[in-house]
Amino acid sequence: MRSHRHTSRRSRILHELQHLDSFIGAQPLHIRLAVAGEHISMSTIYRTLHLLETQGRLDTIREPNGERLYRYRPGPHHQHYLTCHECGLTLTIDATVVEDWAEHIRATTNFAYITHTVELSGLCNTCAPQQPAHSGPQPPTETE
Amino acid sequence: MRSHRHTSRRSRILHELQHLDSFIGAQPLHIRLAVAGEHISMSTIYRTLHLLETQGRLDTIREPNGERLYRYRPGPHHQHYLTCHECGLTLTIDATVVEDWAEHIRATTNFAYITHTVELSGLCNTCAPQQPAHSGPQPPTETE
DNA sequence: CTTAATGCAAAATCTTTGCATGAAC
DNA sequence: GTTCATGCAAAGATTTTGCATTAAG
Repeated sequence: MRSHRHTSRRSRILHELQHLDSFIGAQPLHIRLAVAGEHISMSTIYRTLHLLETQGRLDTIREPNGERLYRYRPGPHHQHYLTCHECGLTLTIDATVVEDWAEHIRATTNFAYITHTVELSGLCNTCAPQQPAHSGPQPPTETE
Repeated sequence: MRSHRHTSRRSRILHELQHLDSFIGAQPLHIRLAVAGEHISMSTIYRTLHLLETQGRLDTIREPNGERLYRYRPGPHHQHYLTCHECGLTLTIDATVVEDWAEHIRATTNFAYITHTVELSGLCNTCAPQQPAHSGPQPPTETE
C-alpha cells in the first residue's frame, strides 16, 4: 500500500471531524475551517475526505440533493444513524437487527460482496413543528 | 392539487419503466427511448421522473457517484431491492424486519416524520468472478 | 533528493431552470 | 383560448482532475 504523509491540513480536517457529533459536507467543513482561521482548499478537503473514507475512518450519508456528508467513525465498524434533516443532529442507533437481516440475505442469495446502506432521518424534537396534532407539514414520502 | 395532462412522452416513459425489471438512470433511459425511436429531451425525462417519483409510482436508489436510478413501483408501498452493481439486475427482497425495526425506532425516539433508506447491492452470479476462492477482488468496504 | 500533498482553475457529471413554442383540455 | 408540457440552451451544484509549486520523509 502506498504510504501517506502526515500533514497539518489532514490532521486539522480529521480533528475537526472528530470533534463534531453531526454529519457535515465538504463545503460546510471548508467554511468551518476557514472561520477558525484554517484556509484549506476545496481540493484538499475533498481529497482528504475521500482518503479517510477509504481508510474506513468516516461514515457517510447522502443528502437528497446528492451532497455527501461525513462523520467520524469512532469504532472499527460502520454505524447507523438517525439524523435530523434540519439541523444535522445525529443519534447513533442500534441496527443489529438490520445487520443480521443483511447477513441473512447475504447467505441466502448467490450475490457476492453484498453491501448495505441504511439511513434514518427525520425532524428532531427541536426542529419539528410544535403542535403535531394540527395541520403541520405532512410526512415526506419514503424514497428507498 | 394541480392537474397533470396526459401526453405521449409521459406515457412512453412510464411504459418503458413498467417493462423494465431493473433500475435505470435518466440518461440511460433517454438513450433507450432514442434507440426505440422516441426522441424525448432530457428536460422532459427529468421532469417526468420527478413527477412520477412525487406520485409514489417509482422507487429510487442512488449510485455511488450520485446518479439517481428509478424503478417502477408496482404496488402502493415502497419496496426494497438487491441490485447488481455491474448489470443492474434487481431482486425484490422481503424487508419486513427492517420495516418493523424502523417503526420501532420511530416509536422510541422523539424525532418526527422519520424516513428510512435501505439499499442492498453486490455482484450477481453472472457478474461475480468465477473462482471466489482464488485471489479475486476483495469485498468493497461497506459505506453506510 | 524523491515523492506525495496542495492550491488554483478548468473540467466533468448529473440535474435544474428560463423562456419561447407547441400541445392538451 | 388558457394552461400545462416540451425542447433547447444556459446555468447550478457538487465533485474531480491537470499541472505547477511546496513540503514531507
